[in-house]
Amino acid sequence: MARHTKTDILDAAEFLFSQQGFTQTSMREITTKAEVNLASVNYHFGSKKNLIQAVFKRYFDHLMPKVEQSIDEIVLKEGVEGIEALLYALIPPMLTLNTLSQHGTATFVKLLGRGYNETQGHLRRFIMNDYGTCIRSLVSAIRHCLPQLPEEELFWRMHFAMGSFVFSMASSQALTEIAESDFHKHVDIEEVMRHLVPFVAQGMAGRLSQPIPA
Amino acid sequence: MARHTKTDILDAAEFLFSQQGFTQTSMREITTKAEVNLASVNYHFGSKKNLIQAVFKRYFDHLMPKVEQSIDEIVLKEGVEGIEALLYALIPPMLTLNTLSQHGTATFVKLLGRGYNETQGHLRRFIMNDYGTCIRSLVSAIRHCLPQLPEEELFWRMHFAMGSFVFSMASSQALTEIAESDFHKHVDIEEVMRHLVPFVAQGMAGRLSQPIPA
DNA sequence: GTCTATAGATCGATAGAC
DNA sequence: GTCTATCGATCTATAGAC
Repeated sequence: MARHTKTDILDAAEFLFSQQGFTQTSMREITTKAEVNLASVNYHFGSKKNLIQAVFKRYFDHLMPKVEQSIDEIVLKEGVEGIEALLYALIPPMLTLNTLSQHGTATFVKLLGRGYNETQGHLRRFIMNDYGTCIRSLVSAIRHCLPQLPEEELFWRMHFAMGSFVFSMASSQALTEIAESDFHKHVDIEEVMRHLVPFVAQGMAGRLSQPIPA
Repeated sequence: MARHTKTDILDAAEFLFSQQGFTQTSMREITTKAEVNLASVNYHFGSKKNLIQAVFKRYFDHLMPKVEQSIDEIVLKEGVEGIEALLYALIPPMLTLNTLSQHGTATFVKLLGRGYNETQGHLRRFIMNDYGTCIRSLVSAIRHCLPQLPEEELFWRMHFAMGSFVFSMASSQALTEIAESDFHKHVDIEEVMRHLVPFVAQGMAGRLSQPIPA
């Protein structure tokens, strides 16, 4: 049954990739977990590289329209509150990724972090080529909230924000384990995002950097 | 000449590891770049895993005492300004890593990002085991600046801050290239850190997260 | 300490039968 | 579309001569 084989491979691959990284996950490991034959990966996807792209594509194709819709619907306000509201509006689209897999949202963010580190800029180009419209909508929405922020500062702060997110997810297994044992409560991806939003909003809307003090 | 061989291997390894990651860098690549024999890595370091540790150790052994000294010397103040001053005080220690290699500071931060992603928690344990005292000093300094911040919130925000830093460096090649072509000015690691400090300080000192708005 | 040569394992990819 | 069998490349690590 080809239909199941293909998605079974995708499911197994995204899990293993998010846990171990792309290089450290072999085709044999993927096909064993998916309970399909080794050769079927190359039959359905052509190569390991194409499989990695297909894993990302499944998530982005689901996520990006919903992000675009959320940006269109929100009433943008200036300042920290505006940024914070915008970021909060991105949480529901992110959470719909949980319909793709059991922990789809967390898996996706981990994959993002892996991708930025391991694919040598391929991921960045892939995103900008195939989903550039949505990214640009998001950037201009942020710019609308922070009209006084110089373009260069906006550039850096967006990447700092991105880093906060993907890093905390990439090491989220360890982090949530520590958090749960230290604070004795369950931690899920939605809670991480709620912690993250005020941090990022304050950071992005903060006053400009001063010359370094002596 | 064993002395040169060993450091030549470390120099070549740290560069290639920071650029490509650990898994994607082979011993052959390292020994070729270092212009030493393939077998010399195992003679001097025992294994690839030990080589990776040795690369990190050289940086941490240099950095940690200077960080500890900076924390001891600074007069801690409460609030955003206190956090910002503390973070600025960490920049000079970080910049002394440039004496270890040509772009030592940037290399180190990239290695950190790689390590957190690729070593499956080994790096975290290595840091806490060998340099736990310094890390705990830093944490309590931050806590002193933000006494009103709940322990759990502090936990999350420190990891968000860490993520901003290592992520922006991990993709720093691409970022600085974009930044230089878009803003027509040279970008160095010190400038990235100066952009980062206000972002992180504001994010860490910001007010607590509110229940998600409807 | 440095070298050559190679063991031993694992990888991605594919040919070809069914 | 699925399977077995295998190729050819690559890797880390090591044995042993010098």
